[in-house]
Amino acid sequence: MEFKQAIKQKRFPSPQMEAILNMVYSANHFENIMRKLLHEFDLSHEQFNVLRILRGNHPGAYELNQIRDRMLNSWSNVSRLVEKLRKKGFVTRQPKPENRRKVEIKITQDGLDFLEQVDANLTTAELMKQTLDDEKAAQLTALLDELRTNLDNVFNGPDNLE
Amino acid sequence: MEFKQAIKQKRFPSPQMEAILNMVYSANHFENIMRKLLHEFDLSHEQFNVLRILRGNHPGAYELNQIRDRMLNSWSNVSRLVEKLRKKGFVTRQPKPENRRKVEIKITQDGLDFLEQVDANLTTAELMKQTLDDEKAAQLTALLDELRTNLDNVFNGPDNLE
DNA sequence: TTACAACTGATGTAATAACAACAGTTGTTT
DNA sequence: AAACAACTGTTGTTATTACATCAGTTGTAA
Repeated sequence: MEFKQAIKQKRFPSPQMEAILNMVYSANHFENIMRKLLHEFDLSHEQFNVLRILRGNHPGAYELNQIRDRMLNSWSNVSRLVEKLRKKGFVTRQPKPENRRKVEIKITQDGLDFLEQVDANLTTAELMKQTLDDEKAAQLTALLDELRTNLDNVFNGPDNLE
Repeated sequence: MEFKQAIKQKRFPSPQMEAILNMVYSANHFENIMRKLLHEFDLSHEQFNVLRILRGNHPGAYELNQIRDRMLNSWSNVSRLVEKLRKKGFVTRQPKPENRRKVEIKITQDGLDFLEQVDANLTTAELMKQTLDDEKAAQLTALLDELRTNLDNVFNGPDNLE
């Protein structure tokens, strides 16, 4: 369904506003789908994401900060999020001797097995490929990158890289 | 900054996955900007959104369900969200005599004045126009609509209109 | 060495969200 | 009319989030 119809609006102040609100709506839409799929595994979207981040670096470790940099959202609670994964046995936390401020986080074998099981059941990767053809997916990525860059320029000033 | 660089990934399983994760990331990015801007007005992103929805129908009213249909997210708590706006004096709630299940929500003059003040201070509408040219914004909208439709087809089946 | 700022992560808190269950009302079917 | 399902909104509960602050560690510079 068209975005306009989905939220029952006839027109928007500008095509830019429509695109941005559509983006927020669509992202929420996707997260809702994922939440339902992950529900049976007792995983939140972000927990799932963090596990994949750690798997991407396996058998290496990441510090909390490095995880935060790679997350899509919810940076504010990485500590507690990782702690939940640790309680489930999916990650380990080990203070680094050479810098006692830092903590090394690694995914465990249980975590890897669990992720594999989730992947096998969800088959999201294959399904996602059916959502857009490669060219359109690349277009979408490029448009989002441009949008985000310009948002930052407009709202934070071009020099603000936060 | 490119999405890849932003979350420090070299590659993704597919361009589709990259586009979708980029969408989630970008939507969160935008919401974080809005949250900061709205902070001084003690408004959440969704409260702001609901006020605009109601203004769009002023001087008419909406029932709770109608507001929910038009929201971008957080449908689960419309009752309490509207109650917060009522406590601030920005909306009124009136049970409908002809159907006592329903409640009419209207934006008040205070709500209108407040919204106007917020708009004047944020000037988001003008700034947003600088984020993409019209053609690209329309492209983005079309791609998101296609993505969302196909997501639904793939994950819920084509007949599921939820 | 001694300050002191910056870094890294943890924690307290208040607000918000998701989810499920509930109560009352209405419409429909027999 | 009576039974019952569907609708509409509310509320309870738990989990999660945002925000601010804190404690400990490290790096740096006087």
